[in-house]
Amino acid sequence: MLKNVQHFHPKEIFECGQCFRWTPLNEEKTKYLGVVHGCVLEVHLQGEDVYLHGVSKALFQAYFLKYFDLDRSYQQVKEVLQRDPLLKKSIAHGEGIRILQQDPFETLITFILSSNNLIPKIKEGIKRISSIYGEEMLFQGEIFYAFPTPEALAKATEEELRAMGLGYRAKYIAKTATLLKEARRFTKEKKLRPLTKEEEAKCAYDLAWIQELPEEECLKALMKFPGVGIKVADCVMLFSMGKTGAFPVDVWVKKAMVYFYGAEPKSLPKMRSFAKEQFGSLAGFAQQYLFYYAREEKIKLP
DNA sequence: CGCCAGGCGGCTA
DNA sequence: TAGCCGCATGGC
Repeated sequence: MLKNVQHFHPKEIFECGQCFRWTPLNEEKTKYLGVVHGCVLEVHLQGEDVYLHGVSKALFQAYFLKYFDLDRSYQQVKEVLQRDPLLKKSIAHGEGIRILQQDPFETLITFILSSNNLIPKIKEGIKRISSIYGEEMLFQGEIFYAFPTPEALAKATEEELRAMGLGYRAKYIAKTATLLKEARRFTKEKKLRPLTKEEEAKCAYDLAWIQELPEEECLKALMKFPGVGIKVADCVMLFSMGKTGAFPVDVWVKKAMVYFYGAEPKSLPKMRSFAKEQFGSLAGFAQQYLFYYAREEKIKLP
């Protein structure tokens, strides 16, 4: 149990577009079930307290503390962002939003799948991928499937993935999983023997290495994966690599930027650079508040 | 039927 | 570098 937790609402955390493996268990959406990090767990908000089921204290300390971003002062984040009067409404609407620190590989594959796709279909695709290539888990008598490792997913052919309804993204996912499998392999072997130039080049796809790069280089490195453009790279950086200055611009954020800031509707790159200038290292939080407001309120542009 | 969805890759000027 | 088009799929 986490006592007296502020800035934490399951509905807002899990419905603000950053994750796809949490499902509501009650009508009020205070209780969710999630598949994360090879675990199945429940999160339940009761009054001021948050209850986690299915996770030991040790695992909570070792992984979920960071996953739920519990070391961060959201009070402070909001105080700074609220200096922009145009953001106040969105922040008030999503008081309980937090940015999860998810697994980079899962986030990368998930957001490749997200391009020009629908949220229910993304969820279904991830579930299918996991049920074929992921490890089986038992939770309260029910079977769940963890998201696969790069090695497991690299076994999938483009045709197999296409047959799962992933569309033209199947090729990107198969290729990306293979790139990551090789990157991990050669990164390990590097400690044992000198690598050839070709092998060395493959290490540049290792996500653990990419994650440590400064934001601009990190973005460029991610965009080398097939099916990854600026939007997907921004999502991976923000939702799994702790790059809080990232500002993914999708259709909903675009609507919010036009609606609140009078942005030019067609220029996505300009919205992105404006927001990064305006919000700095807190741009990612601003993005989440704006996304959630726009989608919940179904903002329509004239 | 046409339109669209948390875009991207490829081509053109 | 900006602007356009095709792309798999399925719901409306």
